[in-house]
Amino acid sequence: MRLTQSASKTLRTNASESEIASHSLLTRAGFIHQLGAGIYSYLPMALKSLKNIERIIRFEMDAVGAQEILMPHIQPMELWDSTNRTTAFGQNLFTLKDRRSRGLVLAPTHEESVTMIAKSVVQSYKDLPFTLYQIQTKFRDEARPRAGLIRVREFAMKDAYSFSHNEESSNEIYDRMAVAYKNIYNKCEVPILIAEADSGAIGGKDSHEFIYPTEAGEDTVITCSSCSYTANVEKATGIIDKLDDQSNLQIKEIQTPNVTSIQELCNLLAVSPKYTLKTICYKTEDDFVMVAIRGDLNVNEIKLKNVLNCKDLRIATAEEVSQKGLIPGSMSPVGITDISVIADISVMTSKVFIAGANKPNSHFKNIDYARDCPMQNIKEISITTAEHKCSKCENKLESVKGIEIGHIFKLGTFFSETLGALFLDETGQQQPIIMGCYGIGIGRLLAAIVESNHDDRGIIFPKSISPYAVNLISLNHNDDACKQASESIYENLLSQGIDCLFDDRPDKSAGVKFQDAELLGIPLQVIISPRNIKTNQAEIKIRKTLETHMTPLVDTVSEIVNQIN
RNA sequence: CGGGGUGUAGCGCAGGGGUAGCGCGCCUGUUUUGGGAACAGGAGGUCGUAGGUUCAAAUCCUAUCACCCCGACCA
Repeated sequence: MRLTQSASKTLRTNASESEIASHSLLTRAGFIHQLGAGIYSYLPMALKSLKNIERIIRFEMDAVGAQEILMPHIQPMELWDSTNRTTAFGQNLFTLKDRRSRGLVLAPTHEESVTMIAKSVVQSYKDLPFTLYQIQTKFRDEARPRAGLIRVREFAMKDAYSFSHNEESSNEIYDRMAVAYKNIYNKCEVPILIAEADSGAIGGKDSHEFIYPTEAGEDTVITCSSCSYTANVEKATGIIDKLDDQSNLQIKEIQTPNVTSIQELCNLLAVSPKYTLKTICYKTEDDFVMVAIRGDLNVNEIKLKNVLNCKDLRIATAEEVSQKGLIPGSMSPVGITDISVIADISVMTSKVFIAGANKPNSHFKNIDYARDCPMQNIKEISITTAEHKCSKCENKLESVKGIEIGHIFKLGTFFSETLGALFLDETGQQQPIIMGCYGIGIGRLLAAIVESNHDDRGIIFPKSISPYAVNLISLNHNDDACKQASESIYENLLSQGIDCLFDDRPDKSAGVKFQDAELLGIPLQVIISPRNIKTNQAEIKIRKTLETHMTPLVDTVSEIVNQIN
């Protein structure tokens, strides 16, 4: 492609709206164009890179025996009602109506439609297993799109779905997919953490997220400094050390006027929050629960939801708390017998906690949870932090931020049961198909690639992703010799089947051309200049290292061909 | 949905009741040509939108829309 014929244009300055590297570089380099919040056009360069990503993904999917299909964007709302996911997705679901007022959904994902395919194709265990995948646009009306391609409302995703007749088969496919995913990220030169993830409301057992670690990320991962344990903070577990003072002291009531928070309590008594118990009340769809946790920790509501096995969970209002005869600000499980109480394991780390006395303006000292609290329902429900230690090897945990660029999931039989995708097993029994699903956000992956492969001059594309194999630069296209030599190399490269971006702009100075080439990040540059023409030489530059070397003009094409292959 | 911010030329920004500005980019010409060239000339705007106040509104008031950031949310 000649730059003189290209629609691409680079920007000299950052767009004011870009906060993270991938957003500003992709914008400046002319890869993407924003139409609305979380809605982007992919310009020619971006599309070429995206196609490269897709090529890598298709290769790995095909290698594990998955077959490509394509399912519709637009789907009947009835289908989504039947799995109750109209409600589950809530406002994130884009909906529309057809001319007869029938409800339609812009699909945010494709479990329902792919299950309907399986239903129509599978009768017997002999028809299983198989895996289908597609690369298709998804629509999600995100509450807050952000950070360029990181969180958008319309995005391409590779989603694969496996169908098995037993657990072994399902697990085997899951493991093979995990390997395929690792291969994909390796080829894209994006480092990843593989984190255990919460399986969420829709059944299923194992789930793993592929997280690209970066400060710009919106997910938090807890990872062990010494063993391989890595998990999303939503799911991560940890153990917590006992505090030093384990003496057995008598309960004492102390006056704490106007104290209603842990912070105020600690200020008044000059103690660390570690030595306090925090008590929070929650409402579920049909229950009222008191939750106790050490004052320096916070409740992980996902863990709590799993423990309570409930759908809705929210913090109770002060009014609801008072109705139960409790005093907001001075609550504790001490002496409570008529309300469900769940405590985090951290309440066992001391025997001298300070906790609410269930009376206004007063607290207890020296609370030993095991001794003083009648309801001994103790679970691990805190948000795991770097304060915790690894539950596997007891070493230090670290907290890392990152972007989720892939997610694999053992779905189980929720969709097959709900939609009636059944088969007859070896004994003639009807069984629901066991499903798995496996997703990668394509645009988000491109953003992650740029995040992990750039310097202050611009993008540094991995060979496998670069929109072009080589960037040929005619430093002065008004110089006849330079023009002639570069044109001849360009034609030559094309005839060798090499995809080349040719900076043949006659009106740009050398500096502009160098800067643009570095911004675009094509891994290999060939620079033809009047200066080097005199000695019949071309210059080859590696974008990543900015190293250059000379090569005779006549050998340039063959050297490029060598370097690329 | 709560909090904060921004809308003025393609991009980045200034201006703050009385002729619409700057830098970069863009067009023409001349000179230049290895790290974002110089000179000369030029094009480009209903100041987000709608109402209102005023002799006069980009500027003041009201409403509204859009976008960005933080949070909430996010199988």
